[in-house]
Order: sequence, then C-alpha cells, then structure tokens
Amino acid sequence: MIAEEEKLKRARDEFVAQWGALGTQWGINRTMAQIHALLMTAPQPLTTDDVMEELEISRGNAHTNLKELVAWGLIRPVVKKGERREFFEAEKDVWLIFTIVARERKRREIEPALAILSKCAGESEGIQTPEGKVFHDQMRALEDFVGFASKMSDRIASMKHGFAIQLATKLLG
Amino acid sequence: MIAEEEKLKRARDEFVAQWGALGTQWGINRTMAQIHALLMTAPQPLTTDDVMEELEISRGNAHTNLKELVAWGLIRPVVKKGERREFFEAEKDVWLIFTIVARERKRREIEPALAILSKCAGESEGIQTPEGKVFHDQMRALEDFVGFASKMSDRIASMKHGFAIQLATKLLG
DNA sequence: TCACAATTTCAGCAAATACTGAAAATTCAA
DNA sequence: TTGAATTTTCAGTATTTGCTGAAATTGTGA
Repeated sequence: MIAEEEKLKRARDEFVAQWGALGTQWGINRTMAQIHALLMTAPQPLTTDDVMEELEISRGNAHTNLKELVAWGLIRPVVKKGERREFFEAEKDVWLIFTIVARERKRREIEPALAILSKCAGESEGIQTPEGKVFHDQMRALEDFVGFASKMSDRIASMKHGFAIQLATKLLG
Repeated sequence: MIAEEEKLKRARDEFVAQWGALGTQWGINRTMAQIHALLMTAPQPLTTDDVMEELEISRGNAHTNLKELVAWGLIRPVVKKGERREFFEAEKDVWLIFTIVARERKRREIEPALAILSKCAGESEGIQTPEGKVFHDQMRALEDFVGFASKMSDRIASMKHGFAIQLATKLLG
C-alpha cells in the first residue's frame, strides 16, 4: 500500500523537523539535531550527500555537523566495501544515547561550574567579615551540591541499561 | 582589615562573571545568570539600580532579566517599608534552586520532546512496511525512555532536601 | 604520476538573540 | 489632581551564532 509509505515519510519528516527545533532548547544546534534525528530513523547508513539532499543544507554544514556528531559518539562512520564515500549510522540504543548526552552535558555544564565554585570557595576561605562568611558558605554549599550531582551523574551513566531502570523503578514504586 | 574586603570583592566579581559565562552553556542568557549570581551572594536585597551599576548594564536589560528570574522563582521582590523602590533577593537554598531549575528544564526540554515522540509514534502505528516498523519501534523506545525520565524528575524534585540526599547517598554507597 | 572523487576548511553572509536608551505607562505622596 | 519617582515597553542596534559556497586539501585507481 503506497499510502503507508507516504504516511511514514510524513511522520519521519515531522520528527526530523521538530527534533531539530528541540535541539535549540538543548543547547545543540538545529542542524546537528536534525541530522541526528534523520540517522536515528534511517533504515540504512547515509552519505553526506544524502543528508544534504534530505535536509536541504550545504555541504559544509552537513560535513561539520556530521563530524561533531561523530565526536560526541552519537553516530559512527561506516565503510562499505566497493564504496569510496563515507556512510554514517546512528547509535539507536536509547540508554546509550542517554549516557552519551549525559556525559557531554556533565563535561560542558557541571565540571566548569565545579571549577568556579572551588576556586571562589578557596579564595574566600578564612575571610572574617560577616559578608565574607556568607559568601564563602554559599560557595561551599553550591560546591558540595554540584559535586554531589556530578558523582551521581557518573554513577548512573556507568550503569547497565537494565540495572538503572530496575533501580529507578524501585525508587519510584 | 581592608585587604579582606578587597579579596572578597574580587572573588565575588569573579563568581558573577564566570557564572554568567556558564549561563550561556545552560541555555540561560548571560545577564540573567550574572544577576542571579549577584543576588545569591548579596548580603542584602538589591534594587534595579544597584544591579545596573554593579553589572554596568542598561535599565531595560536589568529590568527584563530581574522579571524573568522572578518568573522562574529564583528571586523574589521584597518590599521595604518607607521605600518606594522594589528590592530583590535570591533563594539561597541549593536544593530549592535545583528543584526550580529542574522543573523549568523539564518544562522546556522534556515535555516538548515527549509530545513529539507520542505524536510520531501514534502516526506510525500499524504501518506494515519494514521501515515503518523500525521507525515506530524507535519512536516508542524513545517515548518510553523520555517518559520515564520525566517521572523520575518529578519524583526527585518533589522530595525534601534531606531525603533526596540520603536516598542518593545510599544508592552511591 | 595524473585525473578525478571525496573531504575539509573558512571567509563572507544570514539569521537569531541580546542589549540599549528613551519614551510611555504606572504608582504614590501631597 | 498634579508631578515626581519608578517601572515597563519596545524600536533600533549590536553581538553572537550558524550557514553557504567555493577553494584547498586529501585519498584512490589507473
């Protein structure tokens, strides 16, 4: 039934478009999120040209964002024998996707925060004025909390899929 | 000792500047993050003019971002008797700050994602082609996972400070 | 070694986002 | 009321971020 293919194409296009829009909120650029969506739902690995055509973007843009996705570990290059061009396929396991994104966010958001907090807590150590104490205590409180969050994030991200879900389900039960 | 005040001022200025830079990573604009940092470490509530002066920004900018922070619930207006102007003070409890930010991020990042995934999963339901099944399964897998994360987030954010930490510590132990 | 295919880089341009400054609206005391 | 203090809005501008398209580089088979 041809209508089904049409239906699928429409659903998939919508997913790609919307996922791209969402990327913006997540601090990921739109194109990168769109390419990721495209590859996550592609039955076969795609080339740079496939991506350019499907999303109507330039070669430079496609190239840059494909490389960025590879750097994140969300997609990987695939070699096909007899083919000179590079193909790409996405990691599809949701738990793996989650751990990759979590790791990256930790690196970009949590670790720099921790560095700042430690530094400021250190610099304000031992200041005797009331304002100094308030500042120092606030820095320490933030540092402790963020450090704690950081450890949690590591622990969870290093768990096996099934275990994490099981554990969480128990928590929620 | 005057040197201590100088030391504190420097540490605080650094915190404000760096926290602002970090805000960018978090999808929060720099000024908003700076104002938040300023108020979190202020011993007293501040006026719009205090903020303008301290950060060297325009009235419009200060105003807009103060209102935005109030909307988030990260700061609150304070009335001082005999004073016509509005003062602002920040929530300083780290657990409360965390729950507020978590709630906001869930609203902006998780809920829209869930909406898209449900829609696309629904639209691809029952398509008989192999590609259709692959797409539908991927949508469902993502939907399940994101929905699960959403519930977790709610549960944790609604916990009391002490309880959450205690629980997490047990998990990590 | 050459010719061609494919990848990579990047200067210039475009779009999105944030900020200023001043005018308009609001609030309040007299 | 009136007018001074304060808050709010927003058109215009600046800054940041992302994209294009073409040139430079790299890789490959003959």
